[in-house]
Amino acid sequence: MNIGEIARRAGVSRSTVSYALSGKRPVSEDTRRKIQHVIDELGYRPNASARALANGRTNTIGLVFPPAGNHYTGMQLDFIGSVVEAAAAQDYDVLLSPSGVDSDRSFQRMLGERRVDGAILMEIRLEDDRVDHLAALDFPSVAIGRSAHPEGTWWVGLDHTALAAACVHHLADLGHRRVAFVNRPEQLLRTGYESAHRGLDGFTKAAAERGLTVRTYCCGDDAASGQACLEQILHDDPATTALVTLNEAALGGLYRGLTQAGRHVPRDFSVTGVVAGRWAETVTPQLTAADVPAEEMGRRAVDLLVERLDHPDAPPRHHLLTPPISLRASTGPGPGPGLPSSIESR
Amino acid sequence: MNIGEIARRAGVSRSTVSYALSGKRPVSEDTRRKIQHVIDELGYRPNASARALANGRTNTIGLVFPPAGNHYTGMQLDFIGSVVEAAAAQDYDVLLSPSGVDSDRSFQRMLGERRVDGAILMEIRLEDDRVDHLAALDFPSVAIGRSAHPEGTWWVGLDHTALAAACVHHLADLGHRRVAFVNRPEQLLRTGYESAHRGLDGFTKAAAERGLTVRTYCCGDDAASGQACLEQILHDDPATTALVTLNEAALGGLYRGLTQAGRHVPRDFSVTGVVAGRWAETVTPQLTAADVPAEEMGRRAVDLLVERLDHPDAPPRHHLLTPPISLRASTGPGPGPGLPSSIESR
DNA sequence: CACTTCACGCGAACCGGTTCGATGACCGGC
DNA sequence: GCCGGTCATCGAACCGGTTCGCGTGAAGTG
Repeated sequence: MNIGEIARRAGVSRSTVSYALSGKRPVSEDTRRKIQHVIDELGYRPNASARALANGRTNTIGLVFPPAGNHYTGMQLDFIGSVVEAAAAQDYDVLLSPSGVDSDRSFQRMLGERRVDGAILMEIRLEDDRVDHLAALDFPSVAIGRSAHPEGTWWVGLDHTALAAACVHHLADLGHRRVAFVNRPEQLLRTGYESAHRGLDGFTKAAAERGLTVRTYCCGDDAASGQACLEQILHDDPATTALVTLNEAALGGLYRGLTQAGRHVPRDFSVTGVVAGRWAETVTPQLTAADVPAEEMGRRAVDLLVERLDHPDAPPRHHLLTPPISLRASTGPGPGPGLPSSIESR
Repeated sequence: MNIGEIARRAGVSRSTVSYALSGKRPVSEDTRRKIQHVIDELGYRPNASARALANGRTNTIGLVFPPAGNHYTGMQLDFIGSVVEAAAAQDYDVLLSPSGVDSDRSFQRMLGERRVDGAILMEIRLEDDRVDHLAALDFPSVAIGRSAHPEGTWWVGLDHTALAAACVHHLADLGHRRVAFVNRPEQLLRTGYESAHRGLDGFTKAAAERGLTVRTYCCGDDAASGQACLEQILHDDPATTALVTLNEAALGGLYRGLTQAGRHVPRDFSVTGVVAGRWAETVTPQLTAADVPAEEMGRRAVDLLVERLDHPDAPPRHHLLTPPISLRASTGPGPGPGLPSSIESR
């Protein structure tokens, strides 16, 4: 059931069948019908490997994301889902590679063995050897996230700095003066994860600007860690009245910790941060937060990649998104109106 | 940078390079070193398409899961993650196909074009044309889930009937008499999703056995639907004191609904069901539930598939799992001790 | 020293497509 | 009636590996 078989049964040559299928050269209506008939009858589909070998394109894109280690977050799920769907819409398949660094076996397989035409990278670090490696190879790729030096590369990212700052301003406007920041796990911060770094940065700067008293924490990606983290926060400074988090997996645990400490959200304590919308709506009270538009980001990444594949010489493009804060129910007035930072900060 | 280039530089023939790499025929230590040296120097990796074409194996497995539609559940995420990792451990890549039925373009691409050596199917329906199709083709595949007639096929599944029944017995033992069942969305039930059907079945039978008064509901896969569903439950029968759910995405909404109705969990109302452990621990109070061992299931599915690929004539195997109920904090005593069903049920 | 044995390496064919140059049939124009 | 030009089709080469059968030189044997 290969192209030769089809050609034989249709009484034509292999090349004619190929042209009939691809339309790259004219084929008479008559023979086209004959060929199509045989194909339908036998349910023939051209072999992907042979085709890829011949024309150098696999019609597959690679999706590179770090190994679960322990957990994936809901946001990662949303990215994966949206990338797969957007790719399918453009007739691309998606090959998954659980690689954190460019020396991973899986990463090498995907690229070195030319299994994919291009790649989408997730969980970008500020200094990311995968990004550098691909750039050096001039291998078509798009990052979901933005490294320290994104110039000249393709990416779609979130303005974590601005987002975290927006959360701070929101809380400061409500009169909160002592605010905690709950980051992703320390190991991620240490290895330079973009969102963890830029988020922390934006938080710190904005807090300084508003003269807030802050403490920052790293927290494991699970409910138990979130609960423990919250206990630590209240232990370190019982006067804390609000927190900003990037860690959606810990959110349930943070809430539980607050409940157990007898703090009512939002009456006694405000919670906000940057998380995927559907997770923000799962908790009670629903989280006032900057909703990560994971679906849009995945789709845009695929679109950029396909554009880059179709136009190898196109200049680099990117999208930097800054979704607004969705007001829900987890933030409320703080102890008092904000004071000029010059007074409060000394 | 192909095998011919390596051969030229090492001063040997292409076949010798191939044998040196595969070890399928002896190569002298001397030439092997020469070849390896050239390969290391050039960073050569054999082209996957060419290799697949020549020996008929892609070293890729397909993971078939239904399109997101609106949402993926956390459980699906866990499956995907564990499958990818288990596959990577066995040096297989994973190709994602968002296909619900065998006529999907993506499904056809994967199989018809021979992009994968075998497939893992998720979200099985009782009558599943994908399963039937693959069985008819004798295409190596493993289902995560069990269709109505699983004899002679390979699968790893959860005993949803027993699990739902266990939840009922747990509640009945606590003295609950009026219990609601919150299923996955109606559309899934209608199209014959295994878990929705078998779960409903197990619930209904066990409830009848224990003489409970029950109502069953379908509920969308999101928090808002969960909240609405709970309101409906209390509206239909305010005396309801417990519920069993298969719908982890709705869980947060169910809890919220209870809170807003002034019912305290577990004092006034008990909640249990079948969900992934990490989600059960996210909500407050933590959910007493049968934890879906998604990680184990994904791993086992890959192991089965690889076994089947390595031994094409091996007899069908399967794993039916029945994880125990993890006692957490969401269930408590009902209105009174259970009465003999003969009395209660009339 | 001639004869087998063996280890090693080579060349050619093959996997199933795509693509290029060539060929032949048919057409209209002069 | 011959010529130039289309149009449809064919054959062969190629993509980059794998694999089979065979040849060759060195080592072992009587």
